[in-house]
Amino acid sequence: MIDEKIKKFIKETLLEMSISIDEIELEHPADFNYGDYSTNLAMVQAKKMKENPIKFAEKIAGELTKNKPKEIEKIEVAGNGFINFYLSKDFFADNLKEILKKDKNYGKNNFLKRQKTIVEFTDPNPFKEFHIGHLMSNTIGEAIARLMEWNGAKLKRANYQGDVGLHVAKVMWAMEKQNITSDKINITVLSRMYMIGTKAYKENETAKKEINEINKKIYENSDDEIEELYKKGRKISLDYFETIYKKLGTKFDYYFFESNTGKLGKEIVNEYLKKRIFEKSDGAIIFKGEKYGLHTRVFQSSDGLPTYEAKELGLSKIKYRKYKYQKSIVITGNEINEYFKVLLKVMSLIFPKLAERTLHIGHGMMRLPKGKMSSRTGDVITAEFVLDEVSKKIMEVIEQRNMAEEEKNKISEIISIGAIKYSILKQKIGKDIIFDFDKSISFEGDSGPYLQYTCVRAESVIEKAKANNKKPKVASEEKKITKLERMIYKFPEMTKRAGEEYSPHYIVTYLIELAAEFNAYYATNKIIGDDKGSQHRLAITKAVSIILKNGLEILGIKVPEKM
RNA sequence: GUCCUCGUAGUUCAAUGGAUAAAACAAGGGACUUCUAAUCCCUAGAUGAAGGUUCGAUUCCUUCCGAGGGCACCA
Repeated sequence: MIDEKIKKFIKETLLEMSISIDEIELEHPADFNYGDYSTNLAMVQAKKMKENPIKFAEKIAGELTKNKPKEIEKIEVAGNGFINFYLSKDFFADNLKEILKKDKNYGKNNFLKRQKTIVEFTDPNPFKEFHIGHLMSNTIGEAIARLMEWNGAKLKRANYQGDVGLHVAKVMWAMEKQNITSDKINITVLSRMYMIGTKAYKENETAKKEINEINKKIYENSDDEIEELYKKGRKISLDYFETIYKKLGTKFDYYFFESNTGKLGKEIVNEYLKKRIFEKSDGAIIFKGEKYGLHTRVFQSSDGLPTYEAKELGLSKIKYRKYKYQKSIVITGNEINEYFKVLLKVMSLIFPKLAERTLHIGHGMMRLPKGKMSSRTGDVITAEFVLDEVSKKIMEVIEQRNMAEEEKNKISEIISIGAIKYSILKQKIGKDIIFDFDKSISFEGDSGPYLQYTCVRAESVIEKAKANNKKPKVASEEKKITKLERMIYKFPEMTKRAGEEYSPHYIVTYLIELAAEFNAYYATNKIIGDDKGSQHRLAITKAVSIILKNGLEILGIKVPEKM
C-alpha cells in the first residue's frame, strides 16, 4: 500500500541524514489543501534535537524532494512544521486501474495471514426470545468476522447457546402447570411460558422451589416427561433462530451449548479447587478476584451446579478442541465486561495460552427512548418485530414503484436489514444505541439505504453507458485530480485499520463520506458524454461502486439490483 | 460505598495527541422536460466544569458534576 511505501521512503531518507526514528506517523490531513498524507515527525524530532521545527522540517522536506518516488507529486512544509505529501497523477491513474482490476477483491489485506480465528457472537438462549440485543450481537459479530476475513484470517463463526439453566426450568415449569403438551409447542407459546414462569419464580415461593427442582433435573436428564417437552421446545427454538440467521446472512460453523460446557466446566473448577485457584465459601466454589483488583465470582453454586463462569471455562476448552485457534474473539453485551475480566484472570491462571489468545468485545445496549415504543410481546423487543416495523416503513416508500409484488418484498427486506445493520454499525461498538424508529432507522442522509441507493445509482449509470457501448477506461492525460479520486485509494487502509482495532464503524464513516462525495460529483458532472473524459469518469464511477459494494459486503449489508 | 464505561450542535453521532471539531436529522433558503431527487447546493448551530502535562488536548492525568453497568450462587 502507498502509505507503507511513503513511510519506508521517509525512513530511508532520514537514515541517510543520520536520523533514526522508530515509528513514523503518517496521517491524512483533514483538509485536502494540505495534501494527501502528512507527517508530524519534524515537530517530534525537532524538540529532541533542539532545533527549530519549521527549519528542521524544511531540511527534511528538501532531502525528501531530492529523490521522491514517482507516486509523489510534491512535498511541502506547512503550519508549525507538518511535512505534507501530494500524490501524483500517475499514482491516481495506476490506483484506479488497480481497483478496476481487483474488483471484488479490492480492499483485501493480509496482515492476519491465515491466522486461525474464531468469533463467537449472537448467543441467544433457546426457549427465550431472539431480541434486539441478539440482533446487535449478530450484526456486530458478523461484521467483525468479515473484517477479519478481509484481512486474511482463517475464520470460524461460533454461536454459544444457553439450552440449560434457570430460564429453561421456568419454561418447563409453566408448561407443566398449563398442561402444554409437546404437540402444542411453538415459538409464541414458549415466550408466553417464559413470562409465566418468570413471574411465578419471583412471586411464589413454592413455584420457586419447584422450578429449582426442575432445573436440576434438566441438568441430569433425569425425568422422561420433562425430557420430551424439553427436546421439542429446544428444537422449535433453534429452528426459529435459523430462519433469522438466514435473513441476516450469517452462517455458523460451530454451535456450542451450555448443556455441554457445564459438565466440563464443573470438572475444571473442581480440579483447580484442589490446586487452590478456587476456594469454598458457604458451600459454593468461588474465585476471589480482589487480590487482582477485581471482584469475587461464584463458579459453582452451593447446590452443585456450574454457573455461567464455570461453563465459560469449559467452553474455552471445547472451542480449542474444535479449532486450534490463534485468536478467539467473544462478542457479548457490555453488561458482562466486568466479569469477563474476572474470567480472563482465572483463565490466565489455569489456561494461560488460551487466555492470551482470547479477546472479549462488549457492545453497547439497544435502548429505547423513554415511553416511545411498545412491543406486542411485552417488555422485550424482538428482532422480528423490529424487522417487520422497518419493512413496513420501507414499503411505504416503494409502494408506488412499478415492480412486481415479489420484487418489492425482496427489495424491502434487503433495504430494511441494511437500514437496521447500518444503524447498529455506524457508531463505536461499546456505546449504547438509542433506538428510535423515526430517527435511528433513517432512509436518507447518514443511513444504510443512502449507501445502497448510491451504489445502485452508480451501477445504473454504468449499465446505461454499456448499452451505448461506452466502457470505463482510465485516462492518463493531463487533467485535474478530483476529490473523489483522492478518497478512493484509501479503502484498503480503512479495512486494515478497522480490522486492527475491531472497529467496523471506520468502514461506515468512510463509505458514507465517499458516497456523499460521489453524489456531489454526480450532481455536478455528467458522467456519460461524448467528450474525451467520459470514459475516465465512468472508471471513477465504477471504482466507487466497487468500493461501496465491498465495504457493504464487510458490513454484511446487501445491495439490491434497483431501488 | 467501590470498580468499569461514557458526557461533543436542539437530537442521533464522527474525529490514529495535530492544522478551520466531520456528518446526518430537525430549522430556514434554493435545485428535477437532461445518466435513479431514498439526491444535490447554501445558511445558522457543539467539546459537562475546573486545574495539569504538551510546541499542540475532544483525545493523556487529577478533582468535581451527570448518565449507564458490575460488585456471591441469573446469564
